[in-house]
Amino acid sequence: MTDRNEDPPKRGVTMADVGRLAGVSQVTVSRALSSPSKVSAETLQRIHDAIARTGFVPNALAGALASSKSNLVAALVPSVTNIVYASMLHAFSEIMWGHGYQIMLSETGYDPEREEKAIATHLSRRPDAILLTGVRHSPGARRMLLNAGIPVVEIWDISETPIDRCVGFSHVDAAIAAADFALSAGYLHAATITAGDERAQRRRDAFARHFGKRSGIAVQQIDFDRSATLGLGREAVVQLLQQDLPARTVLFCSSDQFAHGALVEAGAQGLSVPGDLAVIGFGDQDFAAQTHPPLTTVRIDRQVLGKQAAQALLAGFAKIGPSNAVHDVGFEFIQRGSA
Amino acid sequence: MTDRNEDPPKRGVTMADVGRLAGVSQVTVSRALSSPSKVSAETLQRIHDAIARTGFVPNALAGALASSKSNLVAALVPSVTNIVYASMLHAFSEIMWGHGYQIMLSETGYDPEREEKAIATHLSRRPDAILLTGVRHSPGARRMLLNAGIPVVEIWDISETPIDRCVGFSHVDAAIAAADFALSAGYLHAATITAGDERAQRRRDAFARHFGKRSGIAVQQIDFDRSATLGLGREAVVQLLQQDLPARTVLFCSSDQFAHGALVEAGAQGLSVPGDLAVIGFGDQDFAAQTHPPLTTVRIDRQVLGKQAAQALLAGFAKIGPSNAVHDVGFEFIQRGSA
DNA sequence: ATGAAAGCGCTAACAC
DNA sequence: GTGTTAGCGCTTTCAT
Repeated sequence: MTDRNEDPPKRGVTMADVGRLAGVSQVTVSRALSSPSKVSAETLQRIHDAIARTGFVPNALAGALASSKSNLVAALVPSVTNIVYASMLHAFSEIMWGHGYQIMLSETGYDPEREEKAIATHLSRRPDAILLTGVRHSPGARRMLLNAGIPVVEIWDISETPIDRCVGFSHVDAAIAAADFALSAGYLHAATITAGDERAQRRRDAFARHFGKRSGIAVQQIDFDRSATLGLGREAVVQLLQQDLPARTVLFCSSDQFAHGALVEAGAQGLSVPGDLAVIGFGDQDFAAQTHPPLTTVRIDRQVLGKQAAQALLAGFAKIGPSNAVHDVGFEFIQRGSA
Repeated sequence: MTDRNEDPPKRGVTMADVGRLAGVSQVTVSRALSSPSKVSAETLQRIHDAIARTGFVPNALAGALASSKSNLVAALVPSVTNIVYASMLHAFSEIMWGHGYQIMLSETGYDPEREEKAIATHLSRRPDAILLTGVRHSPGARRMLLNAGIPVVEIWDISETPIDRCVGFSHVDAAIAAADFALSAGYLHAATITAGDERAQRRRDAFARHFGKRSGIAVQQIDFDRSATLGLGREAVVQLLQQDLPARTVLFCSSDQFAHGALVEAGAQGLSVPGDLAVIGFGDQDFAAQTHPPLTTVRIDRQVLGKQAAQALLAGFAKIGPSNAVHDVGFEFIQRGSA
């Protein structure tokens, strides 16, 4: 057994070390890095040499502590494995990175309690701003966010009472648009497949209410307490078939994943789509136009959403615009072949 | 134009403030939070009351600076919108979060230069460890990482010269396994579709070399400089058809995305799979078992990979095991219907 | 153009 | 069980 405690002290190179080597004081090194124009060309050169020789990496922790500016932005999303959030995040971080901000990420798994814990942990790192998914948060979370005094953007939904900024779309309107389409296309019966996600449930409720009210027929609901997967979509169709499937039924899925599964299972069972069963997805993912038949769905522009969320925070930094700005990015109903 | 400078000073509540309110010193507040057992139950109560009343959120920046422990882990992946990295990341962060670490994320877009910049920025935040995707890094990146003196894990590949720990699989072996299968299944011709990704190109080369050597027939290569998408997979098949497609051709795709597209386009063109064209994917994604025909592919267990990467870092913290540990998680060739 | 001093909010010794 | 004293490595402010 070798002695583990013989590691070099690993103090880390500081600005003072670099300054010593370059024959200047520590502050001059600081200036050379943050406002080089205030340092003579010659000193600048010596400092950069010293940095290269020592392999100095500035300590942003100390910098942030001293300046109350961390250049960090916290982002909380339900799940990174869900492409709709991942692609939004990608667009968001491209912009933020371009403005010198780094992203601290957490997954909340659609769980407000977990979100509250994540918010607390993130706020302790003093981010310059924070992005949240959804507009429903625990009272504790709301209070912390309000106290934090930094720009906050809530995305993927719209709110009448945003914490600060808000960029999203109306889930109720999106569901109503789908119901209106189904009604006008002449479907007589409807069913829903819904994931364990508050926004999906809100869409289901709006769809069922609207379709039910106008058709007079109750909408059959299949709910899962998990995230949407292709496999669960297949399973839902199996369940639907075990009961009896009236002619001219349309299936409103809370995600394209479910819809894809429904299509696959319909195919496997010899059902024709949309003849025997019509399917409406949600999200307009990559594959939606390539399924058989191509998927009728609701498109959300995640790129735009991510970019606008970044812009909202940037505006917050500049104290531009009201601190209760709600930006509705809308949605688009895409009719393809499945309904 | 209203005056923007009238904001409240927003100094933020400190431990000293909490202590004052609770009638104790600042250190006692610190102890109450980090080792409550060292504080009397009564004082603890008063401190927690004070925290609740002030809405105090500890400043982890200051804590990290003082203790040289940030509880932050940096993770650099090519892209978060690629499910294979996203799902690895999910497994990784579940474990790290469970051990009290937060994730700082960056996307490198398969670009070593961008990776080097991201590494520099991340290291300045003094993470306790760092995860990198791939084993090829710029010399500058390598040097910084070595100097940082923190556990590093390189994933998604294996290396003879890891920076520190390494968890992945052999891309060459995976490609050879695919080529061996193709050969023994009696395919006479082969083509490849490859994304703009160094590891994908290494697989292509290994496949082409191995298949070519044993069959004596050159492998036709279609390369893209972008990430794999379903659409590009379709496009590749169109290109293949414009030239002439010999009987008994197998298509080795660098990702399931390409393979899915190839399947869709083959269907659209009236080609039978695997009769007219056989297709092999890579990754075994969610949809791979559900395509028509189901996709023959190479499975990588991303959950295991992410978990093992986390374990490697945790072992690094504990100074357990050699600092040149390479962990091969392997792969599995899955024969389904497409080849 | 450069430096000296103070302090950001915490943890780490070391007292008592 | 609690307090005191020193920093951690920067940025800020004020001199020069």
